Amino acid sequence: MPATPEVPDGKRPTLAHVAARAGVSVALVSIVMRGAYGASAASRERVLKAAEEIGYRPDTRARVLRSNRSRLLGVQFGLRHPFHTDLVEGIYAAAEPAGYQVALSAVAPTRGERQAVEALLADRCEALVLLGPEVPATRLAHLATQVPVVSVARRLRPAPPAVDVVRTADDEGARQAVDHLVALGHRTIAHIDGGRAPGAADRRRGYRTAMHRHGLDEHVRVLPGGLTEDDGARAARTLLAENPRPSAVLAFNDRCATGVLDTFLRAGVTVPGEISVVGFDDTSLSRLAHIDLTTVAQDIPRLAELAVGRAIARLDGEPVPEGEQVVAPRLVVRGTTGAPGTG
Amino acid sequence: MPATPEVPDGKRPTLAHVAARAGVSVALVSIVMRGAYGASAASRERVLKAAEEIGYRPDTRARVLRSNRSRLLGVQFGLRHPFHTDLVEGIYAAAEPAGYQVALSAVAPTRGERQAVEALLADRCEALVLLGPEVPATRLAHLATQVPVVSVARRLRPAPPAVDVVRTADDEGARQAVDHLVALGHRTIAHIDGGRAPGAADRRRGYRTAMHRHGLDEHVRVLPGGLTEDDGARAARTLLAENPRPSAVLAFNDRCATGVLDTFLRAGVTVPGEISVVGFDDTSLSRLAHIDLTTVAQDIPRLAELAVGRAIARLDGEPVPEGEQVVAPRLVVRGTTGAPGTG
DNA sequence: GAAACCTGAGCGTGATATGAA
DNA sequence: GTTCATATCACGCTCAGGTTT
Repeated sequence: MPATPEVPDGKRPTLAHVAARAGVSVALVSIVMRGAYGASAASRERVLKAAEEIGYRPDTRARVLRSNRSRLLGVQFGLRHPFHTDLVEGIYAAAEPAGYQVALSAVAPTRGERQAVEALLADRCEALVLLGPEVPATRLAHLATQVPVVSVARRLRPAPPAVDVVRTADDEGARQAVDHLVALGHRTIAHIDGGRAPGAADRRRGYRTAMHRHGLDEHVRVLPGGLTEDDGARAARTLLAENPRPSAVLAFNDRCATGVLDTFLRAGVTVPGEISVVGFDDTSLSRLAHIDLTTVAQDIPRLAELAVGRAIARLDGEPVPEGEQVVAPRLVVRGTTGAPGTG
Repeated sequence: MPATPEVPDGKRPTLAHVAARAGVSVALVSIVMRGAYGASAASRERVLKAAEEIGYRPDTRARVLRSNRSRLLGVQFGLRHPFHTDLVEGIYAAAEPAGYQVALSAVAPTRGERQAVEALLADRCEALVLLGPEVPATRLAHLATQVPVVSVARRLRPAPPAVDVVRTADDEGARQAVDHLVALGHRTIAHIDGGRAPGAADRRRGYRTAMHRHGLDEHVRVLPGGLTEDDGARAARTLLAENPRPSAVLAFNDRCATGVLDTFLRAGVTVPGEISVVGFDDTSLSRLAHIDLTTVAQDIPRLAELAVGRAIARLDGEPVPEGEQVVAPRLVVRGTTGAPGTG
């Protein structure tokens, strides 16, 4: 029965346990664990060894309680949206090297945006990064009185003064898609829209403007859509029943476009032979070889980087330029677009 | 200049602020906030009003630090796997009513399983629920010495004593799929497998066994696959080049099956006319109207419920039966299977 | 004696002030 | 003076125990 101080049964090892084992003070262990200045190489080594042996792990919660900073970024996202999950990957990549932790809070059927955000705030997140939030702008403004808030991919007009917005130039993206299709020779280009989803209004407007600039006002056609595959499939069925059909379709996003594609293929309509399809987002979905979707790429890593950067700048009290940060989209031509009538 | 105690500039309101404002002690505010016994209706109301006015929000981290329980369940999942994200939804649904919070930690390109788990432990999670973990079993066993660990959808043989396993009877699922196809009249049934992915070995075995029982040993055909759409597409291209082709394919999972489907459709091969396709998981993907995939359903809500229940039982010190918890799969017949040779 | 309220200690850290080589 | 180590308090909260009606 050695007198070595042991960690009681099922409890978590603490600084005190490490200190007892290494025969030093708690404060010194704290210094070593933080990698702070003020410990000799010898005791540093001894402390680290003791910590290793008993499986010590710093308690972030106690840490946060003590220091005023939590260095925690709260991220709200939708589990079912590839665009969101791709963004989350980018946020991890941007935040962790900058010394910030990421707290994830998902929006799910049993869990609304309100609940998701409450959980993040209760967790002491220093800033909120909200992916495509759909709550009213006033709610965002209210949140922003408590903590820096970054809205990603959701434009706010008028923008509440304290809410940062990072988004893609959705109208410009729609324009690029239309330009591409027109250059291929298309004239009857339909748009399956996103209804009230974030970004939908701008994409609709960009589509209309571009069609107008090409003198194609009479061919403007906006079908009600949405952000899921089913929404795209529904709109595609509407188009299938028509004669003549438009020769090209711009879908609200990649999921929607996937639904369109699949419905066409199933009906024996060749893509891009009989009809061209363009998506939006360039999520991992569209990059898959077998989908090979021409799409308007949002620069997801860049959006994530800007969102994280903005949040951190606010926290560091750096002067932050007013206004939104708008990222340019870029058309990625893949296999679902081609000249019309080659089917 | 009223003497009402205010919250200093940008700081977060605490119990003390609420107490000062309501003119009561901190402890009483704590009682009210927890809804505990020991406060009159009158002061309860007064305290809640004060809290509301200054926007007080309990600090879970401080709360956790004080009470020994964190009531936090740590969940590791893959952002890109619909099966995982569906499970996460189920975990939220099971955990929150039971009074547990969920901490999410994603596996991403920049963030391995090790890192994901470290973050959860540092956050004082009381138990770990790992979705399809791919780390060595010894690592899981080691983790289980520190905290209850539940492995979902990953079988461990031999199971480390302290690791709970919740999984679907994968072999049985594969059997159901084969039985279904044989009943439809198929004999040449190929399996695109999942390589070393969790569950893959059992599905492979179930497929082989079922084929054998139907006297179809000579038609056993296992193609190397994987868990992504691209893996499925690759295997499908192999099949396309063959003559004759198998009349049915059992894919490792829904993502893989989607890749198979798409490749066939693109090549003008009708499903289920010329070839039938069966998936595995029954994620939201397969339920989409335009995919309409016949698949082996894993009972995702049930898996989530069992995983959460097992973790909580361990935490509450309830006696936990030894061994894995195996959930029965259920074949869901949709539109991608039919009698052979009707194309 | 119960109901309502308060005091005080402590959870595991980090930071400051202070002391010893 | 410099380097290393320690004692002590505070963070926001919960809880056991004490005091008052």
